[in-house]
Formats: sequence, C-alpha cells, structure tokens
Amino acid sequence: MRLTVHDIARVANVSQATVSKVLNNYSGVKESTRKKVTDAIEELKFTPDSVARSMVTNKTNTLGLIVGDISNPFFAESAKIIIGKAQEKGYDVIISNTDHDDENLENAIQTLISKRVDGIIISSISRSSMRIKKLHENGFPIVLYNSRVEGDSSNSVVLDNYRGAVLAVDHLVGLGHQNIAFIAGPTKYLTTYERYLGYREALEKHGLVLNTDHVYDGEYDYRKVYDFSYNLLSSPDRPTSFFATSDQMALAVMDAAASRKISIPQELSVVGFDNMSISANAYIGLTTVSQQKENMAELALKKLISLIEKTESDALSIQLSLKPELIVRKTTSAPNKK
Amino acid sequence: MRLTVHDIARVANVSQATVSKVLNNYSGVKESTRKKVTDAIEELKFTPDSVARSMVTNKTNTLGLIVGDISNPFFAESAKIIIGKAQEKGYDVIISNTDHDDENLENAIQTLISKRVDGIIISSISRSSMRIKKLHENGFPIVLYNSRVEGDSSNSVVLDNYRGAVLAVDHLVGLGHQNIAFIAGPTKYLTTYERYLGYREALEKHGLVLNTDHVYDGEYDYRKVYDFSYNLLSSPDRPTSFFATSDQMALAVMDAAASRKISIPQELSVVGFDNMSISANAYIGLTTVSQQKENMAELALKKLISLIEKTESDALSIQLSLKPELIVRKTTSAPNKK
DNA sequence: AATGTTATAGAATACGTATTCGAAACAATT
DNA sequence: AATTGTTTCGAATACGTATTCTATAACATT
Repeated sequence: MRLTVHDIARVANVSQATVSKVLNNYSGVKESTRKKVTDAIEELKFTPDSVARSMVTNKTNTLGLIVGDISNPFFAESAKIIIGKAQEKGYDVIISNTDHDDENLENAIQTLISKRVDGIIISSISRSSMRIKKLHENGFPIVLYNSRVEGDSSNSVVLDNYRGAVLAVDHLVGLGHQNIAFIAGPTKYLTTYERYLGYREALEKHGLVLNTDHVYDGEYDYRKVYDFSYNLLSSPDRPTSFFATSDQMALAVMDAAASRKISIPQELSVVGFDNMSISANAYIGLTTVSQQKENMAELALKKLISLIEKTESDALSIQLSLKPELIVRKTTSAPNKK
Repeated sequence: MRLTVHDIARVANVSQATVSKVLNNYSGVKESTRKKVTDAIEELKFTPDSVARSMVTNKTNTLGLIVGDISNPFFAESAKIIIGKAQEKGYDVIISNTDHDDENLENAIQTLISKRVDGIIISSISRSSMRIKKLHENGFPIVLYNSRVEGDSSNSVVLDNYRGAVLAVDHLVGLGHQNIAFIAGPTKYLTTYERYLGYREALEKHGLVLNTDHVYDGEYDYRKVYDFSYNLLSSPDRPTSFFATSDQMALAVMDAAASRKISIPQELSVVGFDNMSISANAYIGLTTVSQQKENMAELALKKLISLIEKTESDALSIQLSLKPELIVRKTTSAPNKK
C-alpha cells in the first residue's frame, strides 16, 4: 500500500496540488505551509511515484544503454562510467545486452522506447542499420558509442579507428615484423571495418602483401578466435605477430600461443585494441591501442544529456573522433632472426 | 507526438476500451473487430506506452540490479546472465553501481523503489544492513546475490564461502605452504567475513598461526592491494603464497610479484576466488575457487521472478548455499625448499 | 472604510492505459 | 412473437502526479 500525495495532503491539511508544488519547489507557497508539508513528508517517509510523475511530465529520467556484450571488460568499464555520470545527473540506466545480434538490438530499441526512456546510447550497431536513421530523423535523443552507421549523421563518439590500426601495424613493422596476422572481428561494424582498412592500407604502405588466410573476420567469440589462432600458429607459414581488434581477442591469441608453448614476445608479438584495465596488469602487459574509454564514455553521456535537456542547439549533430594512442608494453618485440 | 490507443480506436472505428482488450488478448471480442484493430495497429505501427500501462497495472516489468562494481568481471559476467534471463521472462534491468559505498546503495534502493521496479537483486551489501530487513518484512521482492545479512532471512543465493576458503587453504597447505598471506577484502560483507573465518580456522586446523600482518582487510582497491602485496613481498618474512578473496585482487598480487621479479608459481603461489572467465585464460591460468556464477545468477533471478509472480508459496524464504569448487591451474605449486 | 493589488491555495484537468459494469445486439428457445 | 440467454462493445472510472486557472485571503494604499 503506497503512500500518495493525497495522504500527505490530508496529514498536512492542505490540498494535493499544494503538496505537489512543494515537491517541485514552486515559488508561490508560503513558508509556513511549506513546512507543514515537508514535515508530513518527513513523518510518513513519503517518496513520490516516479511512474505517475513520468506519466505527466513525459520524462522518465531513465536512459537506455545497449551493448553487444556486457561481460567484455571494455563494455563493462564503459558502462560503469556511463552509469556513474548518469547518476550524477539524476538518471538511471537500463542495460540491454544484444549478444551482438541485430534482431536483439532491434527489440531492445523497441522496448526501451516503449518504456519511454529519455535517450539511448548504442554501442554495438551494424554499419548498415536503417533503424537508427529513422530514430535520428524523428529527433529521438540517441548517441552512438564506439560505433557509427554509414550514411547517417547521428551523434557519435568513436575513436579514430583507422589511425589506431595504422599505429599498431606501424609499431609491428617498425620492430621488424613482416608477417602480421589480423583478428578483425565482425566487419559489419563500422569500427572494425575501419580498423580493417587501416590494417590493409598500412600493410600496403610498407610494401607488405595482405594474406587473407591470416585474417579472421568472424564473430567476437573467444573459442573461435582461439581455434583460428591455434591453427595458424601450427601452420608452416606461421605469422610472427598478431594484431587483434580487441584486447579480449588478443588474450585468446595469447591463450592459443601458450597452449602451443610459443612464448610471448620472444616468438610471437601481440597487439590488442581497447586497453581494458586488466591489460595494464604487469603480469599480462598487453601492448594495445587505447580506446580512451573514460573520455569517450563521458563525452557520449554528456552529449546525450544535452540532447535530452536541450541545453545546446541540437541543430547540428556531432561526430566525434578521438585520437588513438599506442601503449607499448611487454607483448611486442623484434621477431626472432632465422 | 506519440500514438495512443485512441488513435487506433478512431482508425479502427471502435472504442478505446476495445483496443485495450485486443492488446491484452481478452476473450470477449469478435474476430472481425479484433482484426480491424490489429490492422490499425499494424498500419500505424503502434506500441503501447509502458509508463501508462505501469500506472494502472502496478507493474513495470523492470528489475533493479545493484552491484558494487560493474567493471569487476565477476559482477559483469553475473549481470550478463541475469540480464539475459530477465529478458527471456520479459523484464528489463536497471543497473546501479554503488562503488561499494553504503550510502550509494541506500540511494539506489530508494530510487529503484520510487521507480516501482518489480523486484531487486542486491549483490554487495554490508552484513549489518538494517534496510534490507525492513524491505523484506514489507514483502518487497528482493534477492541477495553473493551476499547475506546477519540476522536476516531474506532470500539469498551465495556460495558456501567458508568451505571455499578452507578448500583454498587446504590446497596450499597440501602443497607444503606454511606462510600464507590473505587478501580478505572488506569484512563488512558477510561473504568476505566468512571467507576470513574459513581461512583462519583452516590455518588452525593445520596447526599454523595467524599473522595479522599478512592479512589485508581493506577495500577492494587494485592499487591498495598492489601496494600491500608489494610491501609484503619485500619483507624478510615474505610469504610463499597468497590467497585472495577475489580474482581481481589475485591479479593485483600477481602484478606486484611481477614488478618484484618474483616468478609464479616457482617463487610464489597465488589462489583467487570467483573464477572469472579471464582466469581460465591459459596465459594467466589462475588457480581459484569457483563461484559458479552461472548457477548462482540463474537461481537468483528465478527466485526473484517467482517472488514477483507469486508462482510459488513465498511463505518461507530460501537461503541457498552452493558448493564451491577449487580449480587448480598454474599459479600454485610446492614452495621452494630453502 | 473602501478599494485595489498581490500572495497563496485549491478545484479541475490531463497524461495513456486497464478494467468493471451495464447496455445493446444477437441467437436460441418456447 | 415473446422470452430468455449469450456475446460483444463502450462509457465510466481509476492509477498518482503536475499544472493551469480561478477564487479567495491577505495585505497595502488612499
């Protein structure tokens, strides 16, 4: 049995409207009656019903966050920042996990909207999604995080993925590597696709030829990447280095290498992408391209809030590209001379 | 400008009530009119407003999940399971991150309840919390995950933490270790407290004395645990092994060992707790006590749903304790003989 | 004291849906 | 044709709050 404003009104001996006014800090209410009301609220420990409130204000103070896989530390760490900043601004966040499935994403958007969330941050969306364009045209507050859709001008915050991949390849080539395998991940994502382009063109720049047998462009599945790497490491044309498009997948590569008793970095160099916090662990020490998730997450959230609260001219949407940074640790070195 | 049932009613040439009835699959509506309505819904792409719906049904189909730190893989992986299962049952979940702060937790509960979530799973709560008792007495659907409150009989799903700690110590002693440091974590949590008891009594059982200088009972802070370990590893009475109450903290220990150029497991054995998925990585290979998060998370969610939907006699609440399992990998071995 | 002015409180309404209950339409039975 | 029984539909209402607009009380001014 919930308490309502009417209960407070009765106890404070005022009308329901007045209670509502003190709840919302209206100016036109005498100090003495305000006190009567706050006392009653205090005494009965009343908290207003957000649902009813949303009903009339048309605001839920709830955001949606759609991620491909919340158990991936990159997403989890991003989510933590987003949740924290959202909380500061008075918003809660509903997290939807899509398992990188487009239909799940579609449904997630649907239910979030029917729940009237005030805005959505989407972090894993195919570069060809039609849905986003429509939402964007409708003026629904939406920000893409670490992803972007081709031909769409929705607000987005991403890393300069192309540059990031180039940095990684430059680093490996600089160390003397000529045979660089690539764990691309699903190229349906624009981010991974851009990294792929970066990889390809960086190879070209250095006069190296692309060997598609050395490129994995399947799902972000630990086991599959492990198997791919294991097999490749058993082949006669074994690469001297791997560049993986996510730290998690880099770990899968390292896992496979460990199983094959191939030591890192002496016999194999590995570069990741994300710089998830565990990668900094001295015991792991993964060389990686930093996503700057703190900045990205904060920027994405701020942008979303400003769209919702219309604190800035939302006429033009912004596509932010942050500068990547290569963090060299201990999984890369010059290859063995033969 | 949202569509409402009234718009559908107008187009289908029926009353609003009828539209509502077909939306909720009422029996008493003729097939022909049902079709008129569904056609209109189809045509206008109408989706009912969940907020208004919640207003009258008193259900939000939303759950709250309160965690201490979503970036901790144990929580993130648990959250993934909970979110997935919830989605299957038609629920979304709002995640609150407390940073292990009691006041934040208090606020999180407050706002979740004012948002009328149908139930809450709490995963990090002090063993002395008064708040939970009240909620439980009020009959609010709540399940404690990986935590429990002293003197409270709320529904809970935990590991047998005491046994888990004993398993770890037994393993280390069995290998020949006599000097076992302990990273306890905050003992305000019943789970960590129980692990502490397990550690203490297992030592006693083996005739070893407890050295409080070798016990860390501060926050779950990577840096602090790193420093503690680093210092301890520099002391003359350096332990031959560490038992950490979380895999993340075990990694901090390993990190410190790596910095001190102490090799694992030759010079130092480390046992964790949680079995987060990355611990299985061959490159890391952390020996640990498995939390069985898949089971725990699924059980917790099922219990919560059944509380909400009253599918079972909720008269008696259940305190589930799962059996822990020690997973031996490559961070433990016999200590060096002097 | 009468008038005008302002500060304050409350009545009424809206938000979008679910649900009850009575009315109407129809079918079946005599 | 009259009666009864059965479907089917819609009017009315409730959910808990915010907000507008009007009425009144309080006060100031002359």
